[in-house]
Amino acid sequence: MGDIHDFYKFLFIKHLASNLKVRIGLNWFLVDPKSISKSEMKKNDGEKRSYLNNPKVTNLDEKLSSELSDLVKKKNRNLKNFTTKTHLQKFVKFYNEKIMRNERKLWFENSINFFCRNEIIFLDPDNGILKRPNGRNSQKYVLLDELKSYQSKGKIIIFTQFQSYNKSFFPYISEITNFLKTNGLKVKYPVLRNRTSPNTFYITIGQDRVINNQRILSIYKSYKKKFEGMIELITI
DNA sequence: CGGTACGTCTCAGGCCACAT
DNA sequence: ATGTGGCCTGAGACGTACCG
Repeated sequence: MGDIHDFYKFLFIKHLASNLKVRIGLNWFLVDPKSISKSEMKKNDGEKRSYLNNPKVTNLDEKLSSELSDLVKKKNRNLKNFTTKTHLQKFVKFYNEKIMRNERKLWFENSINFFCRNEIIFLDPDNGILKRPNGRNSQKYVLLDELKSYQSKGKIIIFTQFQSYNKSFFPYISEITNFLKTNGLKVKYPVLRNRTSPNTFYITIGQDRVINNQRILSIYKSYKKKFEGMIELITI
């Protein structure tokens, strides 16, 4: 953890949380690499850290940068330690439970209880939404049923999606949002595009609360404005 | 796909020695 | 004093490899 995508993610959550004056729930879909495959263990995730030497990036948020810089040392990469000490505590409620292969349902139910007081939940599955259910490697995806379940509990859900490696972003994102809509999910916000490499997208599943929605929309717009060039809003 | 990292190339500017 | 050519330097353009 602590790579460029985490930086972007926290930047966004912090902006949203501080403008709304709420804490946002973060479910990071922690997976034990051992439980997937041997090749998974060798992948050495999260080593894209050279951004920490780039003042253009780090100047965007000094505090965040310096905290993430501490994680360059591997021995400091202790999740519980990080989440209890970080200044992000004020903005984020961290759900640090790992997904165990046979206990996904339980893990998910626990997350609902854990976030009972948080209206907004940010989901960070490695691979985005799983469009073909019952695939072998669902651990790294968010499942349609989970989104539905959060939505029915009145939550606003924001989840991450990586770019496609062979389609350009607009048709790709349209496809995904259509898929969500046809499955009864309310996609009524623009999709946030983070122009890192690879691009990541934040897709929001909303509710029908009009006043709240307008507020959030205007925060999205101010976010884009604040980080001009790095962030785009895609309206489908 | 859409970005980063990194090497190579080009060209303008600064500097200076030297000639006019 | 003023002009000329040589040389170094650094910013920016460009190409390639690489990555999730």
